[in-house]
Parts: sequence; C-alpha cells; structure tokens
Amino acid sequence: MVRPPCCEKIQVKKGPWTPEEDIILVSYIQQHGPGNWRSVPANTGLLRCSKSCRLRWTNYLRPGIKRGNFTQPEEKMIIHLQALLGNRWAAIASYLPQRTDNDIKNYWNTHLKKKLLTMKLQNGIINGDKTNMATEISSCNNNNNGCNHNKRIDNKGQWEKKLQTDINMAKQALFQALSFDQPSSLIPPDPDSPNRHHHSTTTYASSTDNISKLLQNWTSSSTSRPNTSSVSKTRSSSPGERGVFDHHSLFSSNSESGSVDEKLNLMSETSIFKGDQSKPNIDMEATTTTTDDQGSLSLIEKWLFDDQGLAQCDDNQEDLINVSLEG
DNA sequence: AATTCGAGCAACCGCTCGACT
DNA sequence: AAGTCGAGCGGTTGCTCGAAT
Repeated sequence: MVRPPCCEKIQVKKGPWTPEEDIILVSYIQQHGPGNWRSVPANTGLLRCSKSCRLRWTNYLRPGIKRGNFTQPEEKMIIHLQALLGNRWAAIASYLPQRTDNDIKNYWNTHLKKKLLTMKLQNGIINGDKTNMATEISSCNNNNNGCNHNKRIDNKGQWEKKLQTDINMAKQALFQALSFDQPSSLIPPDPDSPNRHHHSTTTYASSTDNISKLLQNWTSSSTSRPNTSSVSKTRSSSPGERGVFDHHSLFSSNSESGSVDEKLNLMSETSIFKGDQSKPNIDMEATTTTTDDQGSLSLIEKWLFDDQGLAQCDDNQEDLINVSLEG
C-alpha cells in the first residue's frame, strides 16, 4: 500500500522559510509548546506541512541551538560517536545538546569525512600502507556504518543485557562525555577548518535579529495578538501547554548585552524546552534511550574513559581516525 | 566583469517506529 | 492481530555564495 504524502494540502509552500513564517511558528509554539505538529499548519495558517514546521523548529528556531564552528572537543565527540553509533545522527546529537542532528550530519558530510579521509590517506602514505587505501576510500565513501550497524543489531540482546547492568555507569559516562565538552568555549575553532562562509554564527545571529525586529514590531504594533508577550513571560497554566519561553526578550536585546547564543543557551538551561522531545534531557536520555543507544552507552563510557588523555595527545588522533574509518 | 565551479547548508523526501484503536 | 496516524530519522537535493578562471 502506498502511503499518501504527508502534505495533502494542494498549495503547500516549499523552500526557505521567511522571517514572517518563523514568527508565526515561534509565536504558535510559544503558546502551545512544541509537538502536535499536525495541527500547527492548520492552526497557524502556515502553508507548510507539519514536517516542515517541526524541522524548522528543531533545526533552527528552537532555543539552545549553538551554531557556528564546531570546537575540537565537539569534533572528537562526533568522530567517536559516529564510529560507535554509525550515522545515527539523532543519537549523536543527543550527546551534543546544543547541536542539531542536521547540523552534525552536515558537518560530518562536509568536513569530518573529508578530514578523516585526508588524514587517513596521509597515514597510509606515511606507513606505506597503500594497498588498503583503495578499499578504505571506498568504505569511507560508502555508508561506513554498515558493519557496525549489523553488528549492533546482531548483538542487540547483549547490548540490552549490558545496559541493564550498567545503567549507572552509563549515566556516569554521559556525565563524563558532557564534561568532555565543557571547555569547548576555551578552545579556538580549528584554523584549518574551511568554514568558508564564516556565517554560521553571524548569519544565524542576523537572522534571529531580523526575527527579533519583526517580533518587536509585531508584538508592539499588534495588541490584538492576545497574550503573546504576557504568555511568553509567564508559566503555562493550561494543561495543554507544555510551557513557554520568553522568545521576545530573548531575541530583542542581543546587540550589546550578550550574544543570541548566550541567551539561547541560558534559555535552554532554564526553559521548559529542556524537556523538548527532540532534545531530551541527558539524564533522561540515559534512562530512556532506545535499546541500541543504551547498548552503546557502555562502549561510549569505556571509550570516553579511555579518552581522558586522548584529547591532549596527537598520536592518539590516529587511533581516532582508524576507528572512524574502519567499519 | 562575467562565468564556472565547488563547498556548505537548509530543507525535502521517503521510510521506520511507536502509540493508539 | 491488524490497520492507521503522527512523529522522528537519515539520505539526498537544490539553492546560495565565495573562489577561481
């Protein structure tokens, strides 16, 4: 049976979102909380499908998203996790709460894959290990998680058992993993990293700034929009609302007293969106992930424990590369 | 100055999963 | 148990923009 497309609306809009659409979406989520995406287009009048709304929110509008250059710890974390979990970007993203799965996926595809391949090639040349290079390249170009994935499935029972006995250790591992990311702000972005546009942060900031301006105009000029500002500053009292956040104040004063990112991060720490389905609380994650994720925790734990000295040691970077490209 | 090329990213598409009836 | 529906995920596409020619 062929499933009908999710968007049966005849005139569903596609392509980039406009600031106006963003405002409408943000405003709606302010009042109703994320979720129930099916009802979003219907209730907001947006000519977008529910998927598109959800994607826009989770990848772009959701507070707490960190954009811009990936730090070295983040990079290593991604490489580790990719080697462990394969291309399960959502699972990987759950360990990097400020990054979206889409961002990580893009970063992997555009930067890390290439970087790892280059380094691996260099290693191959240095080691005279040219015979395996072709297969390594092809395995890298192919979906390199195939073996891992199958293995994962085969060992699912083991994973589950292990997790059940190791849940506390897994939590600890997650804590470690997050601690691993703590000093990220102190570590400058990789100067070799292309980041050609240099716009990830700035573009987003300017984009949100635009939204901010629009929101300002919109909220100040439109008193007919009930509760937008007041709702945004008060805790939800209606049972249907998961909560609200002060998006207006969040975006409206980013010029002098702090970056949007800082504010977003602050919001992410304090807001109800901590419980957003798309970005589960890490502690919750440790106890509620799927069995596959759970199974990976012990390994991650081990790996991260092993990794204590790895971050400082260039030699170990080779191991990292090898692990990432094997598989 | 105009054109081509390639990198990066936002968004779409199709599939799977889980909840519900 | 089977079917339906909504949500989420991963792969892929296509647009934008800077670099190279």
